[in-house]
Amino acid sequence: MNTTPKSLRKVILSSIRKSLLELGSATKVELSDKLEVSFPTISKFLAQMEKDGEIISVGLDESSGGRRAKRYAYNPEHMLGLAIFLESSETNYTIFNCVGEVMEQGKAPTVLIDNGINLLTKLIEKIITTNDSKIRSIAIGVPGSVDNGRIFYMPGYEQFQNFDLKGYYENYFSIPVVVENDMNAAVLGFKHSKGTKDNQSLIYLYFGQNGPGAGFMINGDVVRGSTFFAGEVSFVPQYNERNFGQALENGSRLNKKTISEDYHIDAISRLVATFVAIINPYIIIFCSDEMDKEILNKITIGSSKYIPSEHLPKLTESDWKQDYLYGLQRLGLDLMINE
Amino acid sequence: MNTTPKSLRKVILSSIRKSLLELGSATKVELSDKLEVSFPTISKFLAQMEKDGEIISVGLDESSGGRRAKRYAYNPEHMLGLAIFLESSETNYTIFNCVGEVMEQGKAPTVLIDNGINLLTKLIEKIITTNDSKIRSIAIGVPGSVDNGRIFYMPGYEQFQNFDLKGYYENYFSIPVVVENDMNAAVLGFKHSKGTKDNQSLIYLYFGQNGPGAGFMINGDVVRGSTFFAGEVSFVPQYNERNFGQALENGSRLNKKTISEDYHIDAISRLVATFVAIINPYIIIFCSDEMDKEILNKITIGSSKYIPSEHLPKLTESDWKQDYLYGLQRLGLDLMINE
DNA sequence: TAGACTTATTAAAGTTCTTAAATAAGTGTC
DNA sequence: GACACTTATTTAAGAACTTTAATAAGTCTA
Repeated sequence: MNTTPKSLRKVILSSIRKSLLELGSATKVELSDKLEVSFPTISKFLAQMEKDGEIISVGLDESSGGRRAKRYAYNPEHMLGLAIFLESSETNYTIFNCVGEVMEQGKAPTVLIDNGINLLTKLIEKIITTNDSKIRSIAIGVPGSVDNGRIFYMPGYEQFQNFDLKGYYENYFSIPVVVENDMNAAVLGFKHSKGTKDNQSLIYLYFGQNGPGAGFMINGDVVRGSTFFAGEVSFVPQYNERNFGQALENGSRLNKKTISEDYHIDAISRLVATFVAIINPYIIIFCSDEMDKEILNKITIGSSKYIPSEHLPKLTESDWKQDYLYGLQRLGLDLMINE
Repeated sequence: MNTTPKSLRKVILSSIRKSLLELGSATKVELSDKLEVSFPTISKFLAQMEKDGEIISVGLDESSGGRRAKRYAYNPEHMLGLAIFLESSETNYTIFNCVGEVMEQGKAPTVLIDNGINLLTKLIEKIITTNDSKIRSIAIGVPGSVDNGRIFYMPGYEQFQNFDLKGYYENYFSIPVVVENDMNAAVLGFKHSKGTKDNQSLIYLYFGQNGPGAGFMINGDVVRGSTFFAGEVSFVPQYNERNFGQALENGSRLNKKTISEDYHIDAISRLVATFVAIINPYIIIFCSDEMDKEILNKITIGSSKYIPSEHLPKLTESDWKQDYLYGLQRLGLDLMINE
């Protein structure tokens, strides 16, 4: 039960914003057709938005045989978003506008320490005031499990355990806040930046210093799991005596750029095959600093020993940090659009 | 973009039907509060529905201090649904009403043969005419992959390959039709009959004569896979030299009720562990004719060798045919409610 | 360059929902 | 059993969107 008549105004406003940002610019007729909202209504909304400075007129279209239509575009500077990701070594943040352009980028000492929340609060406060309070959303990425803005489980940082970061900051700053796990943000970011279609399933796979993990997006939704354990792929049994995590290590600790041995390839190929037999995803993404084209090829060959190759997903590599950041921006953008 | 102002009437009507069926009965105030639609509007809709015979008044509530409220209930006989499932040995069908009561049950020879579609058409025609044309939805279950009503892949029955069953019958009978894969229908049926919460992930696992398979429901959606290969779990690599399908067979063909050997248990436990490490589902359902309590216990113990037991899902058994049928009814019901 | 033709925008009238006020139908008390 | 008090329902007025008609602003052609 999501649609109530009362929320119509909001729905229309959101969808106008969304379309305008998606299309870059649009005429009233285009919006009316696309959104299935009558011309006069679109006209009324756009008039108000132009008055508020939220959209700007960008001239007239070429005539298609009759009167030329006015074209409108979103004013990207009208609202800004703040994306922060917390890591054990440092805290990164960016300020971005509605079209995804990064306006400002910065670093700060890590806040994943005792009393770190106050540090984080101070940081955000400073950022907001130095930006004329134009910040209209905050997206925070954390290396842990998140349930609706509450940090559920963040191994190593028990002081954040069970803390409702979203609720705390929404109350404190009166700005919409979203908190998301790093992998989930990355998978979301990849989906949007690479123009994957809705409802296609994605898997983001990393090996990492602290063991492997994966983020899933199935039918367009992030998969968290009933106990927030989804993606802990090191536990997947793969050989008579070894699971995926153990197979990767195989005695020696895995360093960066050392996915090269055949037993690594086979373990990963088996995991890929497992993903296909269960989820049959459209694409699997590896972190580009852990992967190269050649190994990707070997994995493709290796996987097809286990499953019919016509069902193999695309295998690709991508810049994890960038996807992560973009995912956070995306989440913040959604908040702004629906505000 | 799903909510258009034009569709308001439909949305309200659907949600009234849904609430009335869910609650059993309701007063106007209750509906107005629940649906966040104003009292006069609810009143107007109910008046029309009562006039149409779609709902009936079931008396007055006890007074809570003031005027007594009229209570309304859905007239279950107002619309009937037809659920058919096609199997290689026979064709089963049931006619059910809006509260899920089965009005009629029947069998017919299989239609999974050459020219079977005409047979099926005749069968449906006969059922519809002997029911005063009160049938308002048709749900068809098939043992194959389905994409939006089109049969995509049904091994062994190539004459149905790539046939748009939904489109064909919607055009022919002018009644909404839904076509769904057997596993997916079963998982849906289980979800609703057992009152699982929305957004909890479910896995239905069977071993079958033709090899094992699974149906997934993640975040409330059925998972089909990008090449409709999702659920083909026999391909999951599990041991140095064997995948799940091979491990189950282990030389001899698996008969019914013979999941008893330790190597069966271990293979299934590994598969369960794999599910947990990837999807972390809320529950895994086995077919009751292939499973019993004792084996279930053994699997629980076996799985916890591979993953922390606090993340183990509920393991349960259920009557597959019944869930399948109920899932089809559910799909048909949804069509009727939204019609 | 006037008139025929297109297309965009505005204005007016019609629907449908909401809110607020009025009425109906009860319960309970002195 | 009249009066105060509750709660359900109906009625009337107001708001927001849609449809249709009218007008404005172009293009194109003879």
